[in-house]
Amino acid sequence: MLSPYGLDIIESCLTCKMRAERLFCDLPTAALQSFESIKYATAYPKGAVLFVEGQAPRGIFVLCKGRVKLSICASDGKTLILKIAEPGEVLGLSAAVSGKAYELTAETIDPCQVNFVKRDDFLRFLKEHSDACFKVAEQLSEKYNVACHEVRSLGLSHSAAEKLAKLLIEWSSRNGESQKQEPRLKLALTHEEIAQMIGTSRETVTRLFADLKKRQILQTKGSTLVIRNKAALRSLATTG
Amino acid sequence: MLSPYGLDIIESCLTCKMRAERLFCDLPTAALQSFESIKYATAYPKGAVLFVEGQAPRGIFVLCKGRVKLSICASDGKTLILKIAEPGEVLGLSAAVSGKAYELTAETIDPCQVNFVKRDDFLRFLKEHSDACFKVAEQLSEKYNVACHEVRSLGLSHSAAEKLAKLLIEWSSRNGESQKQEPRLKLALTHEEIAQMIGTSRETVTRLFADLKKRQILQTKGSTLVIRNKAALRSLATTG
DNA sequence: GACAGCCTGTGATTGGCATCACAACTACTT
DNA sequence: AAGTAGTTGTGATGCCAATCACAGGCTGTC
Repeated sequence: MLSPYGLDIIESCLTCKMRAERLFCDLPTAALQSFESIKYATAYPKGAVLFVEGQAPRGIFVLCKGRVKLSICASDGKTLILKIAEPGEVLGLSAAVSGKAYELTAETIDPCQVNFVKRDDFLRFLKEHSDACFKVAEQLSEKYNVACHEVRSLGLSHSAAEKLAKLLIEWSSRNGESQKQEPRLKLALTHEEIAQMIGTSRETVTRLFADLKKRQILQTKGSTLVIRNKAALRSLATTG
Repeated sequence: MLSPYGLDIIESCLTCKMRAERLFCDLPTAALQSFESIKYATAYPKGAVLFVEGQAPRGIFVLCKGRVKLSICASDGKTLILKIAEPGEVLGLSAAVSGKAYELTAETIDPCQVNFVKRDDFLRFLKEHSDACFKVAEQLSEKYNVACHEVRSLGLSHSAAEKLAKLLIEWSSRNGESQKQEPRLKLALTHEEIAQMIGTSRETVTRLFADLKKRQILQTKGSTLVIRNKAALRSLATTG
């Protein structure tokens, strides 16, 4: 089955092949069947907004395919990206559980497939399936952890250089991480977006990259980035 | 019963009078009894450290009396206070659920009474009592919410003045909030600690206070703080 | 009352980075 | 091939706030 955006739709969680490797999805069959009956499988194009910070929680979104940008933004338009969510993550979870407004905005940056569940249905589901409830607690812990890291990065790292170095190291350890000498990673974000991830300005990011290249720490080949001197990068990440 | 630190110890959760008004504690009798059998009621003096960021999770701490400072700190000693926890809050929760290290440090700033539960016991307890598990999810959502606010404050508010104004408004709406014209609040923290809450330096906080006084927005009477012009403060909190 | 140890107030100096302002470089459209 | 929109590179300028340094308060203790 093909969605309007050219994605293969995963028809059912029961037959989903990725299930085992995903935090939330690996539930007992009974729970999965119950989940199946309340979920709405949906497809979104790139750039769709799942929910906006401040809105009352409508429900949760289980991300099956594609990436979603999670951000908060100020009244003057300045934006901060908290993280890029990957498949398996449940979005809007804490708002659905607590009943408070969504605390951030979720926008797709790829074509995405998503399972939506209405809040009431979801809460009922949780009451009936304690395994799922525990999974939810685990997911929330994970989210909390990420938020704490962000707080640390924003509050305790002084220089923008330090934050950028930290980000690059995190990316390189996540992506690939082949043991060869020179880790490389695809730069899937613009300087503007990177700036929003570390809470600085676009120009500063550009200048920092220029500086890192001049110092032979980094090198670019088109949109792939090669880390030539990981040790130096690492020391930037801790010293500032 | 008197603890070594002059606190009345609450003997049992079953007879605890504050139970109803506390997020986690208001559980069905069966769950409470089970909880009762695995908890250790403990008293701490002011300044005790419950856990340190980076430690492997030993268990959870339900705060019954007193306040606890939750902070993260950098290698150079710079510290950021995330929040001051009040009775009813469960500390170390997300680490216990996820199994990852504590992401912050918890230190008492009053004499405190705490119910400690070992991680294994707690996880078993959660599996058996789905009501409790749901409460845990609620608590985690709350924590996540607070962390998100902190991220917003650190990442999007630029001037230190804005952050301080936000903090003061939050305090005044929490404490008292009597409808009389001039809300007042006890300054229970030093300038240094306030600085650590908004991610700035001690001197800056002092200067900001001096400025707010000069502009007739604030006034101090000993250690109580009177907000003379809440509108002005509010506009500082949004404009910067 | 004198001393020590905290907290608070305030000046002087400095640097990092936001901001403004363009120029150059891609990439897609028609 | 030219035109438009989004991205990147770089200089000039100015300001906020960190940092250093030191001078008072305030509290408790001996």
